[in-house]
Amino acid sequence: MTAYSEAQQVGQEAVRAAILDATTHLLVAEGPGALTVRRISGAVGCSTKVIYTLFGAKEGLEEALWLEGFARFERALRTGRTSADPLTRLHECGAAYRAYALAEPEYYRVMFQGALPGFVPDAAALAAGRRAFDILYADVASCLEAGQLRGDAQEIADLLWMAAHGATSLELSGHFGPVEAEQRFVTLCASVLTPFLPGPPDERTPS
Amino acid sequence: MTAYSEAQQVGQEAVRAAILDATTHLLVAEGPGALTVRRISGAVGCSTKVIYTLFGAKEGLEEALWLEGFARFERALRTGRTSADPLTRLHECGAAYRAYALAEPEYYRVMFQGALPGFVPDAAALAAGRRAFDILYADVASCLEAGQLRGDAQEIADLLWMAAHGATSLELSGHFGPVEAEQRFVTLCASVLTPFLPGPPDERTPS
DNA sequence: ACAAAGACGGTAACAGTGTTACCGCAAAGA
DNA sequence: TCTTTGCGGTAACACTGTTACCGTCTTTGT
Repeated sequence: MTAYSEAQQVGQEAVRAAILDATTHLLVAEGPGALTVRRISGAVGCSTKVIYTLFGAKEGLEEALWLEGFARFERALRTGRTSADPLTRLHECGAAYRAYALAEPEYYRVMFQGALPGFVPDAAALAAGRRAFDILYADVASCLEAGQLRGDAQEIADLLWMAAHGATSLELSGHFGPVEAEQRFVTLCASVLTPFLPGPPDERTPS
Repeated sequence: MTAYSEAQQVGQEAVRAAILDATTHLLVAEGPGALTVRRISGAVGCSTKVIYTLFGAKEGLEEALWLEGFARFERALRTGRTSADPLTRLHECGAAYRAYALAEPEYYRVMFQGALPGFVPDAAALAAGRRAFDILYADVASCLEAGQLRGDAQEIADLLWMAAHGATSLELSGHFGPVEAEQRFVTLCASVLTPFLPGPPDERTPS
């Protein structure tokens, strides 16, 4: 590995990042329809060939964009929770979920609504994406340890994800206005958690 | 209106139906990516021009397909509920929702996940589509009248839709296996309804 | 009854898409 | 120094949605 070759390699990684950045700008500015190889290569100032040497094909670029979305999503989730109390932390996590979807709706559509036509993530990408939900799972587990919830952490996390995704997805599709959507969102998340709250109510054992 | 012109008109409607049928077959057999004007016109045996005279443009055909999906969805919902008891009827409605999505996943993606690239339903189409949820709303209203639920019918129906869509959408995206998904689905729907059940529990007033 | 007019449909073209064969060129190895 | 290797730009391929052109057919005006 000569000095030149590794310099070239970091150069390639810089170009890769620039392409991903240009793709992001195009995505949020004009939507997935603007993501053509020619427009992206034009925006970054290179030929179309570069995209194929760096990403293999458009699908490779789409996968990179997909993973980039999950990275942003994970950052948003992680920084969106500030409280020390596990249960409020979990609620903050839900709020951060919706907040991210509203902040970067195009990315949300890419990740969860198949906005990139023809792109289906392979098993590895799917697993990498789902890793963002480790945060949610950990927050649920914290509530269980603290005794603020009772039940199976995986089940609770799954149900919260389903609820949050359903509410958010329909809101992004234009079926609900902002205030209505937010109210429904918190109601839904609360309803999901209620059966798992400990306390006086008779011993319901969900699932 | 001469005899010929109306004969021609019914003929055009027949061709329109044939095109929609061929489009449906292509959709369920090969997915939205196979829906090209040339393939559709080839499958029905006419020129591409016919599609443009009958549907205006590809968007018109996509809108027709979108509405066709909602018509099928509405039929599935209507025939999926058989019980006379309002609450079990409502649960059957939820089960029919998921059953339809699993039976015709491509249509579900077209309707709720924007599987047709670039197609966004206009206000009229959106309203026509949402009309399928009148069934859900009516079932909720029946439960309210029968005293089996308490609350706002619109809110309850919205929450059920969000929950069902979230669970179904993630299942179709491959994030959950069949048995897991079904169990989560019924748990989620039950959780949504629990706060609105009447009875001894202290007067929680959701929302 | 016969010509003028209008509508439908097939052919072939246009611009735009993802992708790649070809070629030039710069660097690495012998 | 000469060969080889690999990257990148150009131009082409097959495909997409869409439409101008033209022939054919029915309706209409006189």
